[in-house]
Amino acid sequence: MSGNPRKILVTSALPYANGPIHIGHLVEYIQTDIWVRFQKMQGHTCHYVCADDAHGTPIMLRARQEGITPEALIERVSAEHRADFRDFLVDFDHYHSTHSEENRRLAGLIYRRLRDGGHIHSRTITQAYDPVEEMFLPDRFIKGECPKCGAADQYGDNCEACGASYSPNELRHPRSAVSGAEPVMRESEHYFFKLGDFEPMLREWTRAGHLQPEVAHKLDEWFAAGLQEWDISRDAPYFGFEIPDHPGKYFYVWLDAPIGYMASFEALCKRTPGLEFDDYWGPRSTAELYHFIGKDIIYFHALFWPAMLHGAGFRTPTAVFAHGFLTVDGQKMSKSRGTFIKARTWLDHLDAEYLRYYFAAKLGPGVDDIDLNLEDFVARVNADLVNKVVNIASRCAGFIGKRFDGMLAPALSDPALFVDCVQAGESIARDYEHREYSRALREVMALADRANQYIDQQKPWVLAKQEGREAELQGVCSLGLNLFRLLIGYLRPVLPATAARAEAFLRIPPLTWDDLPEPLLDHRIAPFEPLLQRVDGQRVEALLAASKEDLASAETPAPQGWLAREPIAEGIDFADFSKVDLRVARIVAARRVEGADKLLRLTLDLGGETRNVFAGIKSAYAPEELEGRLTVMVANLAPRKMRFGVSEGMVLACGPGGEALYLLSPDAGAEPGMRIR
RNA sequence: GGCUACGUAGCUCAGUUGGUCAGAGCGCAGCACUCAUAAUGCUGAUGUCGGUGGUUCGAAUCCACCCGUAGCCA
Repeated sequence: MSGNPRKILVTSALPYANGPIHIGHLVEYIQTDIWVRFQKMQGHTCHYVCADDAHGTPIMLRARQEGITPEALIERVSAEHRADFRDFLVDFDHYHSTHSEENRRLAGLIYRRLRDGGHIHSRTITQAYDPVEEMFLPDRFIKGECPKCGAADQYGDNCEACGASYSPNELRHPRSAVSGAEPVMRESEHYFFKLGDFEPMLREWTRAGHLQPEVAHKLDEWFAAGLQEWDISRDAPYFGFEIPDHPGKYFYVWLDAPIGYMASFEALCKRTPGLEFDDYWGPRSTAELYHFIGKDIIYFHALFWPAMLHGAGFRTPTAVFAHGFLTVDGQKMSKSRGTFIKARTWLDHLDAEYLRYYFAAKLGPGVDDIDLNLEDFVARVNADLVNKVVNIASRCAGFIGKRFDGMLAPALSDPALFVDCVQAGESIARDYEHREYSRALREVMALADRANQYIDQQKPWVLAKQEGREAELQGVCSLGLNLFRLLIGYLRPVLPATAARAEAFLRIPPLTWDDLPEPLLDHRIAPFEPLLQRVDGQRVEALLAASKEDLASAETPAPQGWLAREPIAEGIDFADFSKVDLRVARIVAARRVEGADKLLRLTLDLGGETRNVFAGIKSAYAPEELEGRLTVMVANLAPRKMRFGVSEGMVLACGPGGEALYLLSPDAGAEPGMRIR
């Protein structure tokens, strides 16, 4: 029995809106969804909210790369995410976006309250800046050689070759991953959240049973190191919310991401009569609040988040539940092995419930990683679900249908066995509550074994051949089906679709935990139809193959960088090309032009003929550094009259402009006047 | 590199506070059954519990170091 109904709000971490959901993400959503479905089955009031995490530099850059607005990008990705979750039976009560009015308001409100409480201060920091893109660069967007091992093409925070971690300014030959330009260091004023103000509160909170023990240990280490202030601002250009009192400064994506939990719930309140935001988030809330997260984001949820909430006058979470990561066949998910499996690719080949069951069979309350062992997966799902559980219904239903017109017996033929299995529900419920899913499912499978043993002992197929034993036959099979009903009830949080099919077969309304002790007697059931197909190992092979194909299609060079900004022009034939007469030219003189911001006047020697050319390269070159060098010009361009004189040709350069302009040069040996072809 | 975890039969995992804790499921071998999506039941074999030391009457269980794996280092 479930006692007094609880009021519970549950969240999963917000997926980032720049890519698809993959099976690694699904560990968390499936874990959370099972817990929520269990709570609802217990009769509690439980709301499950989530949202897309839609802000930040990567989204801004990705949108630009695709040539669309960030809003269009996050809209598209959100639709994909929702479809993936729906088809994996992850049943959010509301799915929102951090790029929403609710979130803008709440982020501003929390910021102002923290600021007014004296918990925000500003100071100037020095940060890498991309002079071409005119933007500050996050560490991940600076690449260069590792200062420890010299490996090329490493990110600004750590080296994937040797594992060293360092700061971006230690990187050798640093380059912006956005433009390729060399970053320069530039100052900017940033805003900081003074986490240290909350140390006493956090020390108490983290030790008050809100966290798993191993997580609390980890926090002790962070306390020992001292709590540092947290940089919560970013400079324009940035896709996010502008800080209310500081134009041109934006909230760092990690500030408004967890506030997205509140925003999503507020949106749910707006469309749910009687549901009050403050009942769940107000400082005197008696509701329970749980966050399911991955172990990589513990820092944000166990320190920043409770401190922010507390400092802004909201309640703190009841608990934060961290889980581990997913490996496939014992290794990190790998695109080349085909184990980087997207949610959609899985659904194209296999049933969502197979994965829900397998994850549940492996999940415990701790932060250990779990492994999807594909061979084990096939064996486990088939053995447990088809051979054990569904088999019980399958082997009993035939007799009930054919011999008794679908009617179940009026009494239980072995009440003690039934009661045993009902009582096992208590510890199964306890296990679900404590996120001991693997333990719960072991218990359920042990009950399934007992049901199959019972049927074997009673031998209904023998009774069926004997005159006058019809009542016994009906009793045995009816008990078998009642045990099956219990098992389906216990599995319902994990397998909602199979449970729905089983409920249709038994002709009963959706099972609740409180329904379970009451057996189904004198009741007519529907004809049996297969409730769940076995997993076919070949489908798994096909899934892996398709995941490799995903990679291939992802690698076909989607236009990036410069090509995305300016696609290659329409094709021309050689005759067209031949019309352009390109010649090597020596810059014999370069002069600034009075009254022109961008122009230099170049005198070009073509080896016997000189030309006067105006070039818009003043922002990138000083005249004296040009004199004497060779370059390339269009020699047969029609002369053009300009304000400052006639330009008799054009020199060739590339780059977006400003300081980023690059004049072409021929290799050594070229002489003025040579034609380029 | 520092820290937090993890490392138990071929595979996936249980083993609350040190003393029937060397286990379960799958797989494997044999037997039985044939109602059931070739499903089920019974019996059996398999492990110096990552390695090396140590504490203890006694350690998978505690301590130290080492090896391997994952994550974090804001």
